Amino acid sequence: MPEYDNATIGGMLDDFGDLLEIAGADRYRTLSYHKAAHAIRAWDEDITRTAAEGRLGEIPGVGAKLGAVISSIIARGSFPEFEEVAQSLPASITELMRVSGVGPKKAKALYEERGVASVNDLAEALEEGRLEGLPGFGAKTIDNVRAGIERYRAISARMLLADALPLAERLAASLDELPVVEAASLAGSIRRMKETVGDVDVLVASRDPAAVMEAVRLLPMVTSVVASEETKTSVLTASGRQADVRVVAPESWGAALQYFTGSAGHNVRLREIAKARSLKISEYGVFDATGSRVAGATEEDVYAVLGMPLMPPEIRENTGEIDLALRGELPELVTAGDIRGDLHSHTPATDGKSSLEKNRQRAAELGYEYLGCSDHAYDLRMVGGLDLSQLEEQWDEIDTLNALGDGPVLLKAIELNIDDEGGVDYPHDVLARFDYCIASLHHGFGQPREKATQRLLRAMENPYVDIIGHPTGRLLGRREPFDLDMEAVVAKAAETGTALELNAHPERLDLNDVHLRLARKAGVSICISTDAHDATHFSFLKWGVATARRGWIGPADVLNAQPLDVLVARLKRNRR
DNA sequence: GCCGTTTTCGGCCCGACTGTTTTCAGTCG
Repeated sequence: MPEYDNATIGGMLDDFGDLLEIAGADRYRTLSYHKAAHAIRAWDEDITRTAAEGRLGEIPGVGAKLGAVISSIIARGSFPEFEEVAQSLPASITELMRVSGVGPKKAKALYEERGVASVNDLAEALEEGRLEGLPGFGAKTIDNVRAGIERYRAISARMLLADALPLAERLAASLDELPVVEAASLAGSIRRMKETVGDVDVLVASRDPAAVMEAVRLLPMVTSVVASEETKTSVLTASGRQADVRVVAPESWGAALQYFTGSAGHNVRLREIAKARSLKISEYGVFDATGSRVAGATEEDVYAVLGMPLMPPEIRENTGEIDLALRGELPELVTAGDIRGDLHSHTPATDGKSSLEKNRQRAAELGYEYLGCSDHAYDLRMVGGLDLSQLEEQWDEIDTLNALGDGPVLLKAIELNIDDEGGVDYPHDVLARFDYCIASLHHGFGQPREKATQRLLRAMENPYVDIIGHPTGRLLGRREPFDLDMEAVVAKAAETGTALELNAHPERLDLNDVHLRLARKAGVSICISTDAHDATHFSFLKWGVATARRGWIGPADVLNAQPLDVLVARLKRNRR
C-alpha cells in the first residue's frame, strides 16, 4: 500500500469537498471537508499514526464521519462516499473550479451540457465555440473564463518568495512615496512570508483612489495593465507576475490590512470570535451591535478589540495561534537581529565560490560572532569532498585567520554525507577533531520511507553528528522531499540532543513550518543556516528567519542565536 | 459534517461584484 501523508489526505478531502459542491451537496457539509483538510495539513503528527492510535478525533474539524473517511483512505486509498459521487461525476471536474469565474454550478453545467471535464477540455470547447447558448455563459462570462484559464495556467507555477518579495516591496515603496498615499503595505500570502506565492497583493490607504490607480498604471516596473477599476488595479510586472493594488479609506486601513493579509481560515476564526461577542468584523472595520465602528484604523486596534495582541503575519494560518493569543500566550518569535552567526558555509575547497577569508569578511560585516566552515566531506566525490590532508590544510588556514583576533571566530565544521546504512565519511577519531559536524542526505531520493528514515536515525545515533542538514532534501518546484517519518526524526533528535537545520536557501526552506512546530514542541534545537556557497548567500538568512517564525520558533530554540560559549555547550558532543 | 462563553440542535463569516436575473444566483477574496 502507498503511504498517505497529511498533505495527500488533505488534498483528497479538498478535492472531494469540491466534488460534493458540484454535486449540489449542502454547503456546510462541503465546508466541513475543506476545514478538515486544512487542519490535517497543519497537523504536525503523521496522520497514519494518529489514525492507528485512534486519535483522529483530536484533529479540529474531524468527527466520527471524517474519521471513518480518513481511516478508509489509509486502509484502501478511497472511501465509499467518494466512490458513490464519482459514479455520476468524474473527479477531474474539480479542476474547473480553479478557473476564476467558474464555480460549482458552472462546472456542473459545463460537464453535463457540454461534456467538459478538465481545464484543457474547457479551453478546447472555448476555441471551438461550443459554449454558445449554454445558460449562464453570455459573451462576457465567456471572455472572463478565457482570461481565467490563462491566469490559472500562469499561477499554477508558483513563484519563490525570494523572487517575488523584492519586486513587491519596491512596488509598495514606490506607492508609499506618493503624496496622496497615507500608507502602503504588502498583504496576502507574501506578507505572511509563505515559501511560494501565486500573486502579489498590495494595499494602499488614501483619500484619492483615482490618483493612486493612475499612478499604479504608470509605474515603470509595470509592463501591462490587466484591469483597472475605481479602487483596484491589476498589473503585470517585469517578472510576468500579477500584482493587485487596492485602495481603502484611512479609517479602514487596519481592518483592510488584517482582512487582505488573511489567511482565509484565520479570518474566519476571528469573525466567529467577533460574532460571539456581538461584534461584526469586515474589511471596513469592527462594528458593534448598533453598527458603530469600534476599531479599524490600525491592525493593533482590530486585534485589541477582540482581546488579542497584534498577531505577527507569519503565524496567521489558523493553526492554533488565535487561541494562544486569546490566552496571552503567543510565542516570542525569532528575528534576524537575534542571529549571532552562520553554521553552514562552503569554500572553493569543495563546491563554494568564495574563499574562507571572503566568507569571514562578509560575516564580520554582518556583525556575526562566529562562522562555521562546513565544506563537504570525503564521500561526496562529485564536489571534491575533503580528505584528511585537505582538512588539515583548511584547519591551518582557520587557525591563522582566528589568530588575527578581530572578526568572527571561525569554527571547524564539516558537512558529512549520510550513506545508505546511515554511516558517515570519517571514523570517530577524525570526527572528534571538528568543532561540530553536520550530516546530510545527498542521494537516494526515491527511497521508501522506512529506509530513508532509518538513515537519518542511524546518523543521529553517531555521537559526533551534532546537526542534521536540510533534513527533507526538498527543492521547491524541482524536487520532492525524502519520504520521511518526521515524528520519528524529531523524536530521535530530541533523544540524542541533535539539532535540526532550517536551511535558509530560498529553494529549500527545509525544515518547513509544520516540521518546525513539531521540533519546537519536542524541544529540539534549530539552527538557521544559509548553506552559503558564495559570500553573497549569507543574505538568505531572512528567508530562514521568516520560515522559522512561521514555525513559531523563538530565539531560545535557535542554536545560532546563542553566544558562542552557550552554542558550544549546547552541541551534542559537549552535552554528554 | 462539525460542534458548544447563547446551543447536544440549529446554527455554521462577510461584503461586493457580475451578469442576463426581471429581483438575484453565482462567484470571489
